[in-house]
Amino acid sequence: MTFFVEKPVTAADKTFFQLRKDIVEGDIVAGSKLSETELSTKYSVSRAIIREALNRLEFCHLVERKANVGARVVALTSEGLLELYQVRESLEGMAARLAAKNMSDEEVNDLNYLLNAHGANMENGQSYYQEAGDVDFHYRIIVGCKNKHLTSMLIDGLYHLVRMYRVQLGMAGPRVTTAFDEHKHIVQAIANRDGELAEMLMRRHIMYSKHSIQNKLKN
Amino acid sequence: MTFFVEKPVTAADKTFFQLRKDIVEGDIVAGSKLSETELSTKYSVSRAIIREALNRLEFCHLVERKANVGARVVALTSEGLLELYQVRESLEGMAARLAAKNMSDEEVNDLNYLLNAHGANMENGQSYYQEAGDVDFHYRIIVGCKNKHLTSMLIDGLYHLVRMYRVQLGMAGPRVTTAFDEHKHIVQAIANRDGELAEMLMRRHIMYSKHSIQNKLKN
DNA sequence: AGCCGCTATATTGTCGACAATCAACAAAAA
DNA sequence: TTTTTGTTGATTGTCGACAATATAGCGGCT
Repeated sequence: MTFFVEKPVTAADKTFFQLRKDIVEGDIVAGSKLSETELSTKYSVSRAIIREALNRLEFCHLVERKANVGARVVALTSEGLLELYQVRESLEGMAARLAAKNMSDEEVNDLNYLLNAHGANMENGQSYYQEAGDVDFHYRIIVGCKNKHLTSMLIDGLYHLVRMYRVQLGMAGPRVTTAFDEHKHIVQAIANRDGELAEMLMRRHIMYSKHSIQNKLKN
Repeated sequence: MTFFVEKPVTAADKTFFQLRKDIVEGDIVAGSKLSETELSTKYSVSRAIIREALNRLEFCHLVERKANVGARVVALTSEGLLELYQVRESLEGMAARLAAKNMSDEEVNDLNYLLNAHGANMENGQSYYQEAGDVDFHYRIIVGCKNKHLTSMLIDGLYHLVRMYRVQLGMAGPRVTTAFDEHKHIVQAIANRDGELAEMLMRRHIMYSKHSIQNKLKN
């Protein structure tokens, strides 16, 4: 497990990473059927490996399987997005609360440093750093919570689905400066070891971006 | 997916269910190594099926795997229990909030009826119904939230690990009457469609039982 | 014409054998 | 004695073939 950080060691790992990438980035279109034999020729591995990869992808909620029928890439719907953000709000909120309790002083300092770097980049108009910066910010807090289940669910499980929505529905958008301020307040709460506040701020932060995305979907 | 409700259709399903049962109930001791060949002879299926089952068990956090080394049943530790309940607090809290919004009036009525039945059983001194009753109570709220990710994570993922701790560390205990009152208040909040309150009460409810278990672990 | 059941085909599920990798032990050098 | 290195044995990873199952198309019946 911990698919995200560790390197692919086995062939199934590599195929899983490749497949996940291709799905998230839309190279394999959402909602399409995934034939095992087809994939095995395409990626030059045996069907057993493809099956292993499909299994893992299912637990990332990136594909759905049905016995004796096959696998499909998950469909991107507004309801699905809503449900996804509801879970994020809950889990990342708790992650922020725990991070306030469990992050080392050094980790908090690093987080502060990261935030300032983003601020400097923004003033130079390099707002395209925001996407990676946002990801990095959330990632550090998740890791900082020191809860295996939480990190596994968020990083191995939900994170890539979030990215899939972002990439394929094009959520680069504005909300850059406001999100930055929200990040700042969250870090401050964590630095003050105020878990309750950190959780509340993180939940509101995710709620806001949910609203932002929902507004875009209406267009 | 949705391992819990659907019936086992394939041989891998059956083996997975059997293995999960044997692990949760301690028939296979916690922390022990799981040899694929050994299991394949024990359960009279091919190694491929065992591997499939082990894959699923890994995503339930019931076993841990390492490439080229093998799988082990998870060890039951007090830290693990704490982390588990932290996630439960977060996810079931959100489930209660969403259930207050999304449950049908009929589902709420059923929940009320269930609760009254438990109360009647308790007055007759049949407190041993509490275990199943508690499970049932939480289960209905989880299903009532109508969020696929949430239900999948809780029911397919965490639920069985919770049960493993309960069974093997013997958490039958008291806390029956107080838990009943807490259940009552939660249902009331849901009936009033007060999601915020329902979430708060559910989180406190789970926090309390966490404390109760932690106290038992100290003895 | 519309519906039902059957066959044919393609896809998934399962298996046993082979290849790759690791852990343990033994042997040799420092 | 301690550390390092090579070998051995066992376990996991990978593969191709076979069996079981579902979908699609066709033909017959009402």
